Amino acid sequence: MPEGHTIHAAALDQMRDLGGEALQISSPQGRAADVAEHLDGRVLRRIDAYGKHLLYRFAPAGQARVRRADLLTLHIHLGLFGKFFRHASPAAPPTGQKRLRMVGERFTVDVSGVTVCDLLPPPVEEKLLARLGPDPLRSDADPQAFVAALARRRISIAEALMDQQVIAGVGNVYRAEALHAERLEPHVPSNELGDERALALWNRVAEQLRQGLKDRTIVTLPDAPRTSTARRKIPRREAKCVYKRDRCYTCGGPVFQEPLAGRTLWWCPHDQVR
DNA sequence: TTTTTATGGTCAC
DNA sequence: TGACCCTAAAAAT
Repeated sequence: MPEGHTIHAAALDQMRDLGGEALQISSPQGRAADVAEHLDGRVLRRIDAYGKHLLYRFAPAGQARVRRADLLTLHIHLGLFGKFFRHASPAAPPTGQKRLRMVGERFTVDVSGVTVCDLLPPPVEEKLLARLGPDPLRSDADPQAFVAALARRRISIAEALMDQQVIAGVGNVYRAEALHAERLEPHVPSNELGDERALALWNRVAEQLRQGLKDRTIVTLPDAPRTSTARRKIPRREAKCVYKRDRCYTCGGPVFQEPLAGRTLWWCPHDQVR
């Protein structure tokens, strides 16, 4: 169940658990057998996260100096159903449909339900990155690119937030929660928002994503406890202001829901006015 | 035990 | 706009 924070968390966690080691890689389910065969025994050098995409860089085993051309990149996109499972090594044989298993000395990571699990040749990677907007969780992200993208389009801000070419990493929860936190009416045309409010929206999304990365879950209540440990104890359903709620956490009024950009949008008509 | 649900995205029409 | 892909776990029976 991944938005950008989950993806960046996975990159950090898996780098800590598997990074620097030669990994035993297989496809228990068989659907990524070819990928596994190419990567088996290689050394995981780094994991890059861009929006909801993960790029794993693998070097040949036993090679001190690695040329760029010798690296292979594994591209994983969790989609809606994708999940990671972390076990201590040695792990029990996988159950269910596990697309990939990566075995390190200390930890084993299983991958299931993913939309993408492929080797990514450099030219294809270029194309992929070219159609991703700035990712607020990356230090090289350019907020002005987001502001400019909003000004260039004439779609609702709610649609714009879901467009990975406008901003990478936002999903259906953060869309609803960021708009609510900024008191923005979701149907406002993106090019009518103005630079100042656009930048404020960027900063809000960035702050919420960073907090989500820290907490490893989404908690957007304005009065939530400060420590991540305490925040993690809040039941998921109760940790948001409008997403999937009947009543708005802030004002108690009814939350509206409607399909927008193929997903259900939740918003509070009392708090979010034009 | 079964049905439903999900924080995503692509492709064809 | 709708069909479809992918899988586990929560919710309903």
